[in-house]
Amino acid sequence: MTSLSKVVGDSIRGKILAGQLRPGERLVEDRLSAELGVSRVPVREALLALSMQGLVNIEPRRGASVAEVTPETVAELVEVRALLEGLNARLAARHHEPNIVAQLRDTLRRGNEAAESSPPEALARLNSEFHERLAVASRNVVLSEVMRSLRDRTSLAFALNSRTRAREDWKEHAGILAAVIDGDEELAALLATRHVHNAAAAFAGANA
Amino acid sequence: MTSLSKVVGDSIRGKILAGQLRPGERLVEDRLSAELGVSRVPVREALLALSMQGLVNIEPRRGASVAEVTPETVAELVEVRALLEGLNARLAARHHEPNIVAQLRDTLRRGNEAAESSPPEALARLNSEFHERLAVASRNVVLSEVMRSLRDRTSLAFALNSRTRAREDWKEHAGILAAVIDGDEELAALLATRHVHNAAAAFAGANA
DNA sequence: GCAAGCTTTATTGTATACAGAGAGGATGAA
DNA sequence: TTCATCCTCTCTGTATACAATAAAGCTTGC
Repeated sequence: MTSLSKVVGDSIRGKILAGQLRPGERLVEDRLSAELGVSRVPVREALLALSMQGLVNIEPRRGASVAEVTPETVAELVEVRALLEGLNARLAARHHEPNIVAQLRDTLRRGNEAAESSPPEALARLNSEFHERLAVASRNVVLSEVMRSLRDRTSLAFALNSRTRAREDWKEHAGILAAVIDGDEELAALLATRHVHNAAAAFAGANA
Repeated sequence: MTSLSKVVGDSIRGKILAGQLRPGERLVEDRLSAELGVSRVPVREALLALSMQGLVNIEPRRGASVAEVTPETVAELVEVRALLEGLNARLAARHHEPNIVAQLRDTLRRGNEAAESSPPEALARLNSEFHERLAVASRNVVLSEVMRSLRDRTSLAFALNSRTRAREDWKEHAGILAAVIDGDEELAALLATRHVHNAAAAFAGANA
């Protein structure tokens, strides 16, 4: 992907994930290119890339809109993500490289602090950072890429969490990391899988 | 994705998967657009989409080339695919819808015949059809899409199989389908996972 | 007052045009 | 010959222009 297209894509993705662009909202190429000060070409390429990731829907001759994630799709995403996060944690536990573990510890510490006081956006960013670093720890690039895409799509559906859920999140993160450090593959996998299900259940409960 | 871009993309994907375009081969936009009788725009969009699927690499200012799948990437792909095919077969066994099962039986029958006499391309097509229909049987669209992408990438690495392996393939397909029909989730998952590993091992063995 | 058909307008899909970066080759010196 | 430098030329990245479609609004007939 080229420079401008990448910048534009990141910008749009950011706005979508931040809730600044709502699901269902139309993404008109002219408007976006005017806002960003580029021509329509990079915008089109960015939208196409986002549609391949499932963040944007493109209907022929009707254009792009922010993807609407139905409850069925959420269930599907969660099922696949839970399995893959399990594998990922298992692999991370298998390797448990010291410097990656150190980075995870750092993220964990900041996450725990942020869970008490920081605004939801900062929490979301730290959450993303933890999962991203855990993905690196598995040393499986294919897995990491698939998971990142699925993570973006779920966070599109889940919006921002409550503070009580944030505390739970980081408790569970701590458990996963402890298992990874111990090299306990089974436990790491179990906790990571359960973590995904728990987050989904908490969201479903909060919106019941 | 738009009409022409889709056509162009399917055309290029077909040539890549058929081995007509070799890994590492450069994909020059001008040349492709001239060959296909379209402008560079649909070609660019098609290449971008293919790069998002991992079939094509795009380097900034250097353009696109058919992805080269390293042995490490193959191992990563196989690990993820094996797990997901397992989940998929498990879900298929859970539902075992009669008309999808009937379709799978049909594909299986034709696959068994083809394994004896048909050319490799026809075998590859039937193999793809079996896995595609099995994916439908899981009723998880997210899972199906991820798996299709991974399947394309592995077949890019594995090229075409020998006839003896083809017979094995279809024996294993039969086993998976039988477990699906029985509603035996555990067995279906086990066999599907093993099927992916077996195919990979057979290829690695043949190229040792 | 309402519906059907036409017209206009907004927006996508495709083509063409142009600028700039990188690769490869030619030229010259050691 | 071999290496460095410059030039050229190919190709990408971005912009602009044009064509075509679908939606919205308006007009007209009943």
